Amino acid sequence: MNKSFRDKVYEITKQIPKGKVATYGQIAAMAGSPRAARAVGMFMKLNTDAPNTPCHRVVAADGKLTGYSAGAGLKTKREILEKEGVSFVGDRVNMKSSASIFFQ
DNA sequence: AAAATGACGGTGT
DNA sequence: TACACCGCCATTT
Repeated sequence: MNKSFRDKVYEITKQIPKGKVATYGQIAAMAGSPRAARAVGMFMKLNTDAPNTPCHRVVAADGKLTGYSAGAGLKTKREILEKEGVSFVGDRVNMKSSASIFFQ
C-alpha cells in the first residue's frame, strides 16, 4: 500500500548486514529525509517485529546505544550486537569498524 | 488544523 | 568525555 516514511525505514533496517550497525541519521537519509533521525527512532520503538527488523543494529551517530523496547533494554541490545560481531568501545559501538552505510 | 511525543544530531560549555 | 540546549522531522491524538 502507501509506502510511508515508516515503511521505508523498516525496509532499510532489514537490510542492515549482521555484525554492522547503522545510525538513525543514515537510515533517515536513505529514507529520504537526512534530518528525520528522530522520526526513525520513534519507529524503532513502535517496532515489535524484533528479529524481523534488526532495530538493535541501529545506534546513535556517536555509536552510543539509545533505547531498546525488547529484552532487558540496552543491556540486551548490546549483548546482541557483540554476539553479531560488532566491535564495542566501552559502552559504544566502534563505528570505525561497524558502520554499515554501504549495505543499501 | 494544531499541539504533543520521541530509541536523534550537532554545537557549545 | 559528559551535560545542556536548540533544531529537525514524521506520526498520533
